[in-house]
Amino acid sequence: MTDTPVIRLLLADDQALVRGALSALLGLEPDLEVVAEVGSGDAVVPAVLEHRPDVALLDVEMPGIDGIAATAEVRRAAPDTRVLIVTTFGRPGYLRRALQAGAAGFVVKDTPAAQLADAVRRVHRGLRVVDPTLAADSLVAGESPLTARETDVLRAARDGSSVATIAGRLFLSEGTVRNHLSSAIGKTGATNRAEAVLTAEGNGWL
Amino acid sequence: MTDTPVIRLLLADDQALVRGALSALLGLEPDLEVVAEVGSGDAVVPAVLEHRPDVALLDVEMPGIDGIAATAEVRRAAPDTRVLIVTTFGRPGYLRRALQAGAAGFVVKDTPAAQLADAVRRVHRGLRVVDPTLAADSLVAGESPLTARETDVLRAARDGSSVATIAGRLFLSEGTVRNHLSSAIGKTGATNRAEAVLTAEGNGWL
DNA sequence: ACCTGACCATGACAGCTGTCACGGGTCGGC
DNA sequence: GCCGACCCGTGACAGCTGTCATGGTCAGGT
Repeated sequence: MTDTPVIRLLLADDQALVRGALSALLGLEPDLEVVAEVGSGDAVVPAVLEHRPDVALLDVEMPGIDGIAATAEVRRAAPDTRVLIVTTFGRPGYLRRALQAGAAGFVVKDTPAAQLADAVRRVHRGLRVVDPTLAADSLVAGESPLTARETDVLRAARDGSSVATIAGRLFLSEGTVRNHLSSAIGKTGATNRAEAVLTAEGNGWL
Repeated sequence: MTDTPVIRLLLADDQALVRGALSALLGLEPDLEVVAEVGSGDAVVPAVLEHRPDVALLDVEMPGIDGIAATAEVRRAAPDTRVLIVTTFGRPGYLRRALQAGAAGFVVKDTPAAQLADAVRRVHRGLRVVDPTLAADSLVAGESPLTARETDVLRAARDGSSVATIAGRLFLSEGTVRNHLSSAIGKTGATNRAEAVLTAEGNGWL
């Protein structure tokens, strides 16, 4: 640990405008330097290996692999790089899964802009940064009660497909699909397939 | 044209981080100056009246009134202020409705960051700025084929409510709701209520 | 006056959906 | 080994959904 005063950053966000804007915002801080920007989850690990940033700021929703899977890969490929998730949706399941994947921090995009640089510095110092209200939500919402198969079926039902279509896509019997759906509906407290999809999505279970 | 060299801007976006980041990005340009930032649609017009910006950058999705309705109000309250829509979702219906409401430009958030300042300058000079690929989509998608009532019913069906619930909420008979839904399903080319909701939302018809 | 289109409603009907009961299979833990 | 949790399947059934036919009102255009 010598006196390297500059924290090197990587930005990953699919919206180029937001990416550039965040870069401009963080570039105003004298102790921060953006060394790489990528627009997809697949490009995160190669960029990390090439530029060796101190902190990687990842969005969750991205083309390719999502930010949570990218977090796990970054942890494995470059353990010295700390990951800070910066996302639009403060879904409880996202926070939980991100932390389990090894993220050091989790910030929602409607936090004040001045706070972001501070979050980056805390993460770099080895501290955890978590939105407090979101952490509470995460506790009450808990882990996903859905089994792997129920998640698959519910995910396939997101686009409004019929039972027959889902069954064909997942190579299952229609009755099985109906059973999984029924179980998922019960577990989510919904009365409906569409409702179940919405609450599961809202909790970050899909 | 050697008049006022500085273009005064207003930023409206519900995500504070994005707002601040855009402010930082645009603040780097010597001929641009952000004079106001707001986080809700309701706050747009008062801020415009107070600060009299040359260009207002509005997001579509915001708490309070949305960016399109805000556009119309800005045009009415301060005709000298030009409006540039900056949004996440490039939905064809958004573009059409924004232009009809009097917006001078429409930019999607995954355009390159360097292009935004240019778009602001073009809008300020009185030019129209529209994403070309989006404009093509807007032409093929066309205006919403849904009647007012069909839109109401479909909007009430977004959260997965049953026919009975929708009927109660809209003070209609269940049969009427089913008819409107059926008509909307036919017009959207869907086979399903959920599918109809998705395609209608994707086209910006809700 | 006529027609068109949007709106509301009723009733009927096939088909899809959600639920339940039941059976069989695998796998890991006690 | 037994048990539980998960997975897959079948069959049956009530209830909801989507469609259609029919009929009425009302505004706008010809």
